[in-house]
Amino acid sequence: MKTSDSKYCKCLYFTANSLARKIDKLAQESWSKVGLSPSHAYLLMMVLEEPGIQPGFLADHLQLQPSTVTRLIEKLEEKKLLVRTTEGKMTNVYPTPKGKELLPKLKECLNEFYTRYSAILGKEESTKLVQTMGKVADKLV
Amino acid sequence: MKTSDSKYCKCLYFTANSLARKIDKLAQESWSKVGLSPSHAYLLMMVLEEPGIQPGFLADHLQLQPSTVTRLIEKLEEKKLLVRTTEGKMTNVYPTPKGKELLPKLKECLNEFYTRYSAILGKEESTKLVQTMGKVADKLV
DNA sequence: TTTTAATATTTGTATATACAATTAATGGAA
DNA sequence: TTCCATTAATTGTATATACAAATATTAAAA
Repeated sequence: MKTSDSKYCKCLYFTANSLARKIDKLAQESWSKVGLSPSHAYLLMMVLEEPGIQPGFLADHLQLQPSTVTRLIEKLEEKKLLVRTTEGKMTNVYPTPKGKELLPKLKECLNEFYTRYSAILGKEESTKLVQTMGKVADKLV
Repeated sequence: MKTSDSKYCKCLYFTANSLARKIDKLAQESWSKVGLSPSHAYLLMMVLEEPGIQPGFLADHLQLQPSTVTRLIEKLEEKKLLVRTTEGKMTNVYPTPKGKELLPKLKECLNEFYTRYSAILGKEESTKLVQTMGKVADKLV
């Protein structure tokens, strides 16, 4: 059934969640090649871009709770894709060699994801949508 | 941090999820009075509107997996807000008296939610947003 | 009529996420 | 210098959600 045929198609809660789940599914498919969920993949990409980055910074930029970030890191550590070092109250997160090797594939996934959704939605349309949603999210802090 | 200040503010996955989580939070607050999560509340409202409704229908309209709907119903059954009767392979879901009593409060919550988000986003703006997101979700089936 | 395919729902299991409490460390005030 | 408040991160626990498999029933085909 289409989202707009639902009883609750006019409700913001409903529509936003429905959309997010569909996008999530598309993203999951795009990143399945590297065996990571989109969130794990984005976190790993941030660490690859800024080795030594701190969990709090990751939480800010991924807009996730610190505890969630800890859990994501744990999993990526289990997979030997990154490591944590703790000095004082600070923690630094670094990619492992195995994690670094993954970078090209991660970029491919990101590209595929972008290609897929812009093929469906149109490039301009999707850029616009992202902007709109971003603005709205900002207001809702 | 604002969503649009994030490293990933231009990514559809990121923005859609960030937005959905913020809306979800607002919705949770709005429905906390009745002690239900938004999903549970919407399901209950559908049952109140169409007593005897079937899980498959609920899944379609809430755009959730059948298994998820089963779990939501289970919880509402525990809370004595609705009951299931099974005939053959079909299941019918009915509100209990306690569930029916809740209707006015549920409507209040829905109203509060609407009032709150349209106060922040503007009535027209939010209506437009819902439409846009609905259309996009339709394309992403 | 018997067998097979399709359908509706539920279970088992896994996951991402959050909140609240906890731990540990730092920096400022007494 | 010692104590307290703030900060960074983690842990315990709970939740909504999904997927895949199982169950049970109905409809269709042989």
